[in-house]
Amino acid sequence: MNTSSHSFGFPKCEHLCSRKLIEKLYNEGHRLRMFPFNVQWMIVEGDVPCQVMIVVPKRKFKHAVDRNRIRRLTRECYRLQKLQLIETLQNKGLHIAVSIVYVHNEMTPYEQLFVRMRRLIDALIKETAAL
RNA sequence: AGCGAAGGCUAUCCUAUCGCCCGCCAAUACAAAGGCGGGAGGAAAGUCCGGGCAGCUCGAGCCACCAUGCUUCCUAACAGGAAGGCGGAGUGAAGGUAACGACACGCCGACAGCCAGCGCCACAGAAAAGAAACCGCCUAAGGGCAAGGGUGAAAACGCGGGGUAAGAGCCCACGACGCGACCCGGCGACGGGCGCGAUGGCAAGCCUCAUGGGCUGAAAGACCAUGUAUACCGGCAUAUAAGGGCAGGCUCGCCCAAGCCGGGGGGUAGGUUGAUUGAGACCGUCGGUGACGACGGCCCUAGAUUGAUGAUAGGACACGACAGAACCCGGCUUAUCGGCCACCGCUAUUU
RNA sequence: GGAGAAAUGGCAGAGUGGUCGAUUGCGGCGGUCUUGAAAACCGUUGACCUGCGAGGGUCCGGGGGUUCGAAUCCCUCUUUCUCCG
Repeated sequence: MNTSSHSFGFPKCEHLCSRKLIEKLYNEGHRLRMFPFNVQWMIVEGDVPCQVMIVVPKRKFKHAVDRNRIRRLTRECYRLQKLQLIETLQNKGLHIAVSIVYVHNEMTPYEQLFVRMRRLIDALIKETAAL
């Protein structure tokens, strides 16, 4: 599967969908805190360099509209900045699964979220490189 | 035009780039890339009602439990809607010195039954419901009375007259209330008479009456593939009457065992289906006071499954509210920046 | 997506039509005891609005209704919590 031909896309295969994997991720994955996100990640077998899921808890945001908004913004930030992470992983031949949980109590504007996502991805690259 | 009262429709738009889900086309071993088309709401919400659909082996009767509650109609059904009745407050208003007010208009109402039974009615008050008697009134002194007083949310129907020792629906007229195998109008609620009765309130107290209702809930259920317990199925055998099961109980009715033989595939994880064509939308004609119905034409309008509508840049103006489908419909309720349309009442101006 | 429960002074928690703005415990404040403190014992203590004060008014999550009268009964909304893979 060649993802470099559409580097800014975010197709289905890059979503983290397997229930089994998600449960395993929360039991065994590494934790990384980078406000306003909490991240769980682990190395897995697979074809795709990086499978991601984005979570906004119902407890923090009552309305489905708000949850959708945050999820979409977060996904957009990830989609536009993921390239470096994927290249690093491909060079090392690693495959990882990641869950990004939005833990802040308030909405974050897009520009700020974009910068935070930049930092998060840098941190992820650093952590995976350490292995 | 303003104010007031109520109802219906609508829910920012355009361009470019990046990106998501579905369908079709073409292509291919498969996938990806490519082209074209489609992609949230009036409330998608709350889950407050009613259905469809599915499972519980299937069903009947009685009881229990739950719900509804003026009438008729609409509807698949409803606690929804329409029309009507009755009641309420309001506006206008002939008339009237005024109080008031025939009549008209729209608005609001959980609006069956305390003449089936039981229960409750604090404090105050003599007394709070088969009447009794504190002050009081009358008396032939045994007793009789409930008009007047004050209390209270409420005091045994109101008011006037007769009547009496004093009084009282005790009697009478008018009126309020209740009842009716009665008469007239209406399908009916009810209205108008006639006759009879003798009365507090509360059923969002228990309850009575009438009507309806099994329970569970798409996390229901069906199928495929991988391949081990033993579910399940069929046949034979045992047993024939106890026991167990069948949707809260009972009765009826129905079903059932351990053994042998054969078939068969559970859990777990994954996929497909259920799943979007439907009590469907729009247009027209006809029927109906209306909700709505009938007929004809025409259209296909989200379908995800860790869960698709977003981001950036620029522009327009009325500067954009509440808010996001998850099996599907019909309602109700709640949230909502605005815009448009029709209707009623009053006030003022112009023609 | 579905099912259920609860909301009462600062906290916990009774009260299920009437003398209830509300019992009790914890807490707070004051006192006794002590060199001082703790414990114990005694007393006191809801919030908001208004008033110089005495006092008055409102409040049992919000709103509406039934009733003479509602924390309690009914409807509706809000919030919180629990359960079902």
